Amino acid sequence: MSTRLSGMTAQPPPPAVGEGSTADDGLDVVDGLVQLSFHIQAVLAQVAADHDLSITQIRLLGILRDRDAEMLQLAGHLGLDKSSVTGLVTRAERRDLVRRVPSPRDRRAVLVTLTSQGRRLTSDGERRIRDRITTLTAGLTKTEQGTLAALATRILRVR
Amino acid sequence: MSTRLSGMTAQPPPPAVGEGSTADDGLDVVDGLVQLSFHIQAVLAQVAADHDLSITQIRLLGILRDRDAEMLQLAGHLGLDKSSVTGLVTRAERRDLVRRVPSPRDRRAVLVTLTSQGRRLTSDGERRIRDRITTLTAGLTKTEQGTLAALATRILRVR
DNA sequence: CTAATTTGGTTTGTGACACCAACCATTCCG
DNA sequence: CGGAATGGTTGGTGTCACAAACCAAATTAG
Repeated sequence: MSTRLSGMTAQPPPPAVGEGSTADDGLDVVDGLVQLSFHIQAVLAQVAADHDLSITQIRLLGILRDRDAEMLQLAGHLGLDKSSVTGLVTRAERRDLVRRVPSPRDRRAVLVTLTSQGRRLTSDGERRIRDRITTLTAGLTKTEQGTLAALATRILRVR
Repeated sequence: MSTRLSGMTAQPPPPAVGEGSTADDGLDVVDGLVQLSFHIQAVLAQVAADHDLSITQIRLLGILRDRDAEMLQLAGHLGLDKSSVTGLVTRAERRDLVRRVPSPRDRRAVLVTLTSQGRRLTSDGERRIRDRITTLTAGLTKTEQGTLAALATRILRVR
């Protein structure tokens, strides 16, 4: 989890693994992926913090961009306990970013929907993240960016 | 950001950004990197949880593999407030994974050093992470893995 | 040499966030 | 219709992040 991470602006955190054994030349693929992952997380945390949000809250709002969702769906997508989602949604609701509405499907259930303020913040957040990561990859050629995207897609499909 | 994340075993969490707008073909490079980052984080969280640790604790121990460190050095490497590092080290000390020893350089300072138990756990953790990520990239050829490592290195250098 | 300032680390307070167990209202099943 | 399962909340607990304040030690300025 992540809570709001100030003070992580200029230097992304080094990864837990490989820190002491990182070659000062290129990294092997495992170290490279781990360090890259933390770097991307630091970008996400920075953008989240700029909006007074955590990474998990940004993810919650991102899920709700295209569709309303019930609590258990959110729990599944986020990989969290349902009680954690109760807390997340309550805090987002308090910020007027989401609203709980009764589900027509089941009187026990609620649908979580973005408010217009939540929609604006989510759009802005996604744009900033996209900008930051585009800047990160600007040193690569378009072909290299395409290769990276293709390799990432291949890895993600093996799951 | 991270506490101990049980219940995130089979399915890594989808990323906050791009979830609703992911093409069902390949991803663009931004979405690919974000989703890959969360996937790697989920692997790290899983291995950490298997050792009853958080990702941050795994990173702490990883930093200490090659050298002892003072609290402020750890704070710098981890990108955390010094009081957060006090808590992390206290909890790790309670587990007998690390020890605080007086610094010869400055009577105010302490050096944090791995215990033998901490060293064993850190070795095991790193091996498991390496195995899991190697499995993740097994669908790529050696050439593709090298390309991915090179691209990751290039991105990380631009910072 | 002394006083003032800075620093290393801890403590306290606060809020977020994660999980587990228990609960209640509702739905489903036999 | 009764029992079991489910959706979401609540309470409890522990981790984790930061800010502010504190104390002892080191450094700096005069």
